[in-house]
Amino acid sequence: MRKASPGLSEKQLGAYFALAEVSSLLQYAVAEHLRIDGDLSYVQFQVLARLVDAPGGKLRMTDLADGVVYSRSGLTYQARLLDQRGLITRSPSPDDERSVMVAVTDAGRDLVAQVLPGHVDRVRQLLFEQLTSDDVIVLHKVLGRARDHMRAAPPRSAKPRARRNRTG
Amino acid sequence: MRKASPGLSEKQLGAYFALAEVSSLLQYAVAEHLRIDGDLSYVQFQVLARLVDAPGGKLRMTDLADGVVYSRSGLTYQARLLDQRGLITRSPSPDDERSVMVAVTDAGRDLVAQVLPGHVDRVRQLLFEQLTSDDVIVLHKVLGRARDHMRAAPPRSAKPRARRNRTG
DNA sequence: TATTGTTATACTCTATAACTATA
DNA sequence: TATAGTTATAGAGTATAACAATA
Repeated sequence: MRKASPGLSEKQLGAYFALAEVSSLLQYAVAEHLRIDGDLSYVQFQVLARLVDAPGGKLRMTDLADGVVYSRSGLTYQARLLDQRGLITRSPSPDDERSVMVAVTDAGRDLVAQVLPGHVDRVRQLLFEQLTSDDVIVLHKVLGRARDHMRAAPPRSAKPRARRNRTG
Repeated sequence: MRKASPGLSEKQLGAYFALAEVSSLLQYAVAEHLRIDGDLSYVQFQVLARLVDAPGGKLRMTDLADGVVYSRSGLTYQARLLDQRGLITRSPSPDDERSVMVAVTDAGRDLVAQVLPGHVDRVRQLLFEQLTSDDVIVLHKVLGRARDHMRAAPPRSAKPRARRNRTG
């Protein structure tokens, strides 16, 4: 592992491991806070956050599934939980009657607003506290580029149906 | 979310979201490969990788739990699975008879060696393919600093017992 | 008393397949 | 036929609490 691998340089391996560990620690800390402070799982928070961010506070189920969870049924499960708590509503799309539009409710927005400061606080303490603003800019630039690249390739909610050749 | 938050700047939020999405996409892709190629979950691979990396190929259960999983019982569960497949062994520590030393077997090393090239390949394709070597160096430096900071704080396997003041 | 690890148990989450309905 | 979503179901994983054993 630590020795020079055939595919990745020492530097690359180090960067990869650092990324993996940082995101793991960060996600764990943040998830703990969300649970305590808002009784939300990380996935549920992501769903709400995406909706708050979306124009009109609305998104189709499939778009949500692509962004957050990796199966339609998984999102249906989470959406039911959020629906039962009154944090979102689900209604048939006027454009396409097959689609379901998910919308944040006021209660959902309130909960996000309630949870966000503490969330942001943890992130700042853990990740940004001793990063310079140059670090942040570079991080944003480099990871943003990686994200765009990675977004381009993968299907996801489509995969269970489109059944592509499995490598193994 | 996208508006200026009280705690994080626009740049910081962007960096945070990019980090979250990159690591999520990366982990998903890598986990899929590990499952197909070696019938290993991501956690199981991490356990094996840490052992391969450790001096003598051995670590205590608690040290493994701190590094990988977040509860002792969770690690016991994973360790049993790996043990049953002959990838690790568990034996009482000679130093402290309460402790259990976990050691990779040859089969475990072989499996890591078998899986690693494809793993590394995916990481390179998804993450490094269009990053410059300067990007990688900066990423390593910045994330490494963040990791060291985050490592300093958290308990984890200790938490369930040492029961510290909960923030919420 | 504190620490290490296991076990029993309950719960959350995710994915697969089968199904309905619309395009 | 293809797409959108739900449901039933089964499996993996995790955490909590209670436990035994050692320091």
